[in-house]
Amino acid sequence: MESNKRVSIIDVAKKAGVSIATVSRVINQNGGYSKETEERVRKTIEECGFTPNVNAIGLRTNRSNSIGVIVPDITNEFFARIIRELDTFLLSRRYSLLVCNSNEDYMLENMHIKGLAEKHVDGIIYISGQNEIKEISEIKNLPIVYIDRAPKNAEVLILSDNEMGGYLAGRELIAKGCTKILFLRDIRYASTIRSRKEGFIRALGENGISFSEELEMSCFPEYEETRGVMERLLREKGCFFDGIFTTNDMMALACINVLMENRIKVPDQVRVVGFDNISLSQFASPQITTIAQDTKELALHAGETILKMIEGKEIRKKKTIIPVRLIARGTT
Amino acid sequence: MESNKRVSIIDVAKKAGVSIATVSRVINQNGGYSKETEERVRKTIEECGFTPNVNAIGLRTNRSNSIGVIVPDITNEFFARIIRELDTFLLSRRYSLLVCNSNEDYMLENMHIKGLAEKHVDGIIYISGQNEIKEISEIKNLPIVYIDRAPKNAEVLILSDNEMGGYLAGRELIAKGCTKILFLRDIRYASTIRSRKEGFIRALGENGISFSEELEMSCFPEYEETRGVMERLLREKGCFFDGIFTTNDMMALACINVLMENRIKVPDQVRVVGFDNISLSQFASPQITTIAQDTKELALHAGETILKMIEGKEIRKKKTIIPVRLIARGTT
DNA sequence: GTGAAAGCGCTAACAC
DNA sequence: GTGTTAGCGCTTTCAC
Repeated sequence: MESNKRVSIIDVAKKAGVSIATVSRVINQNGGYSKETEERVRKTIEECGFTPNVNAIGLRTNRSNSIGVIVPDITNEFFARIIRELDTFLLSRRYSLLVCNSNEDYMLENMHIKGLAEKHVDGIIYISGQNEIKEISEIKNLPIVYIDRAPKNAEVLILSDNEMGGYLAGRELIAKGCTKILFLRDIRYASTIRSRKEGFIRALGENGISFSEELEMSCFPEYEETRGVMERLLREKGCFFDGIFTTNDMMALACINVLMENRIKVPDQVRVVGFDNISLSQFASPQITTIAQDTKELALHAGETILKMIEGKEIRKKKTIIPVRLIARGTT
Repeated sequence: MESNKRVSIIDVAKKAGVSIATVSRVINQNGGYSKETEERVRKTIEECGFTPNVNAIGLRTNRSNSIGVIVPDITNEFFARIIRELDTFLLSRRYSLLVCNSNEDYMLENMHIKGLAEKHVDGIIYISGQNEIKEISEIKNLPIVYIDRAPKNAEVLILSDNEMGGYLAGRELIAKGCTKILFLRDIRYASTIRSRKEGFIRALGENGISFSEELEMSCFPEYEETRGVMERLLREKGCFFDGIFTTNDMMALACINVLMENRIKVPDQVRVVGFDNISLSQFASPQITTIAQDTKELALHAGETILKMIEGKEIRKKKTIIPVRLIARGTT
């Protein structure tokens, strides 16, 4: 309220009649001061409205109390949810989030990484979604936690139980009477997608249903692309299946829309299960049965892990698997 | 690659055989050096992989080269898109984005604001979405740009041309033959919503159609809530209208789904226009006609404006209106 | 239990 | 056109 200059630790020290060292000790709770001194200093800090200058702290300690998070597309609800959870968790631990949207663009990503290095972030959370992700050599000894995908030599990885997701999807479809189930997957065929397929086939096997090549289709996992694939399939082969398991909800929605436009009833004639439980799956009509990834748990684990790494603690689990669950709705 | 210590400006100076001042001059392009010196210094910087320490710069210049952005819910695609644009724009200007998700929670928001102040952000972009937003007194002389909503005494505000949006929606519906158009609005009735209504009524007026009380409905602008309102309306009054203008796309989708479940054809019997052009509106079947807010332009203006304010330039326009446009699709 | 002082990496004023 | 140096606000070692 006084001048336009920030109040510094020196002002506090003067006003409290102690040295700046003592003020610093109190702030950092490093001990080595009397109860009375502490109280006086705290009161003064309060009165002055003192807030420490993070640049000075960062310069001195080489830490910034901020964490960079790299994400391919913040506009994708799945990623946005993770960021939201990270944000509130890290706020509670007095860290800030530097959000970097890579747009799946190599150049942008490099610039962001450089920016994060310059900003002296204490760690990086790397939410990939990409199939192949590159080694980050620009950043030397920085702790990095990967979510969902990771390069070969990654230290720490957190991901959903994709195998179980595939299994639950398969089991749900079978339980509802499906016997010829289409598996429509992301054409990029990342390890996460392979796991989903494995789980799916496990469910089939348990029920004596065999899986054949002609039941597997792939495409770029967007709405229009998926529509194209489904339309062609229906045109060329007709509706020879009674169930579909897609590797995301957008693909499921595209299938459902194409089916309905062709007067094929969902779920009466064909049942559909998606993946991710994005909000869209509730707003479709009928609502889409899907496998929910636990974004909150994913984010919390990532946050806790990166903080541990920053504090120099050893991480026991290199790879953490977060459970998924089936959300049965109108399409099965 | 050498030791684990960061290379500083001193290392560069030594290696290039100049003083640190000269290195600093080259980095900041402040002039006062020869072509040859510049070249030598640049080469050395490159070789060492030197990146300036932003904490030191911040401490010295009292700037952090980072901007805080407060957003009610990053999970909302409209906000996410703005953040994405801001992110790439600011990256190009060597600024980072500190993203704060307020979750529409007063406590969280306060903590975030305190955090931003401590982090010494150079400015704040405040994307509200809220009806009433509070004065930010915690932050003294910090430049703030508001998007969409702002408190009374706000300096700078950027928002969409909501009046035109309402007008375009009304005109589209009328052009397609509608004469009894329902106006279904967000119950919070913010100024942005009022503008949309004004534009809508202007379109009606131009075509000699009068607007009556019974054609205006309101509800909390979410999917389930809107469904409830539509279901009740249909049950109690039947389908007495031939068009609907909703103040967002989610509400439009809810209406369309309820109508179709009641065997009312869209767009044959009832035409619908939404607002925002979220991606969902393309994935619905039929695709939803809507008013697109130009998130890119919104973000760019906000970014440019905040940078100008940070540089101390005078802002001529206190309030910038960004054009909207009609996207005609399957529901009209 | 407390204080003095060095120094983190940089910018900018000043000197030449 | 270039170098020297003070000092930004803080932590931390070393005295006492």
